[in-house]
Amino acid sequence: MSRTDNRADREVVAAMSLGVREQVVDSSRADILRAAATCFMERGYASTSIDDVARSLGATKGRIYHHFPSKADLFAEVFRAGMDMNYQAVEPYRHLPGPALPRWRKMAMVHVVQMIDTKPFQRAVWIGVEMHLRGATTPAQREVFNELLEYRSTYGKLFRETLLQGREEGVFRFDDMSIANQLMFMTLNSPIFWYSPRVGETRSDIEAIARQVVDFAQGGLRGTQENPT
Amino acid sequence: MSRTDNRADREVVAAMSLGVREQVVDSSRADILRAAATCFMERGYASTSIDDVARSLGATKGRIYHHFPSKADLFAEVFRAGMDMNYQAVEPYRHLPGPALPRWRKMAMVHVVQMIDTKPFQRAVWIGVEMHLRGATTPAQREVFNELLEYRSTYGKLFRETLLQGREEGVFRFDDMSIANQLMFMTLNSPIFWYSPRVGETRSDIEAIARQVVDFAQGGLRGTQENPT
DNA sequence: TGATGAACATACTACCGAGTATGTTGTCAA
DNA sequence: TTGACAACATACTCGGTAGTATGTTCATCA
Repeated sequence: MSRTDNRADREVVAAMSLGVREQVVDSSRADILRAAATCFMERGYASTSIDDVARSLGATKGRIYHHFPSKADLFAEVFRAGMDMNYQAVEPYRHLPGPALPRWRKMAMVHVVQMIDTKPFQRAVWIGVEMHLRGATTPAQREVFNELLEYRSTYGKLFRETLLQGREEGVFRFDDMSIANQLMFMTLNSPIFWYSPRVGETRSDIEAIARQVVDFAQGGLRGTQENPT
Repeated sequence: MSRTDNRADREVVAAMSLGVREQVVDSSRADILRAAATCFMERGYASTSIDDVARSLGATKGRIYHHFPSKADLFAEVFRAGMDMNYQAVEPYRHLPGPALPRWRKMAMVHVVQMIDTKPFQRAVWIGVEMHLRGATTPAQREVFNELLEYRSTYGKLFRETLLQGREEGVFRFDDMSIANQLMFMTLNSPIFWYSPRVGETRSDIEAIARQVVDFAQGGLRGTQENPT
């Protein structure tokens, strides 16, 4: 209930003039977060040592512990940063007026592109959710985690509403809303596992990949026309 | 290149009469594998200690190390057991004659039900694939892992052929075969993450869940009818 | 029936990694 | 210019864990 309170807000305005000193500090913090995200992605949470993160920065533990009180807190900040990116990416489109399908497609596209562009952070988010589901982390850190999971849950609701509207409009068909939601996010998130950049890859190449993912999800949400077997 | 050579074959015939002594031994081994799979599922590979596995059996390290030379080998055996289960489940249907769609649906259904029934082992397989992709494990264990990944690749080909046939027959439409394959397996495997048994759940309840997953995958493989946006 | 070995348990070592305590350097403000 | 503090680096502690070395028990077989 403190210390991490308004971190997100500060990051948002980080680019605004805050004096050179603060900018340097936040730049160093951001560097650590990026390095940590990459390490967590490559080795997982438990197998990533603080020394690993420091080494990938050409630094030592001292630098990390100067900015973050513990490994769990560092991880939590990476998690939060990843969620912030997602939220800011889809937020502009959540209130697009009109039918559900085009809005859903826009949100889904932005989401998938975000998975590709910020893969290390999104993998960390995934790891964090997995850890929470199996009840890792101490009771103390549990509190921080619960807030982050709530954050994620809120993000999920952005899609949930559009899913429901889409079902009413007949573009989506599914029995269990919960399962459909799981399957949809599983599909949209999957690039964090199998995507890796190709040499000479352009922006439209990435969008083509994202489009195929979104098409798959859309087809999945519509389900089979008639039910064989 | 020894000691684990014909383990799989032996497990297959484990139920046959091999003398009481051998049955007891393999039973103890199987108990360890089950316990290990559950532990790996609950805490991941790195965070699972041999003592954890032993404790969940009401035993000590001695028992584990008597049957498995190392933690990595124990994990590899869990991996192999999971893949064995999958292969034996879908193998009877891979050569079903006729059009691709019904065969694909049967294979997919069996696969999904298998994910639900043997979730701990399948999570271990997932963890193993993740570990391999980021290059964990020592060069020595790498050899064993490569064989297991080859095994998994072979399993994937069972579906690949049917996917191609389905595309030719017009029931599936996708640009990139590799991506379609990833998305399909991502969907079919996803219950290992979000499924958890409900009280009083019947066999047909599980099949209803599996059907919804297969429907989603089928719709995804067919893609959108016309491509909006 | 005594010896042998499988199937464990117990006790120990060696190392790694999170966290801490304490230096060191550069910068800014008075 | 000097003192204070931020931003690190260095050097340590200490708990946990993989792996090992050594008992112990019980069944089987010669």
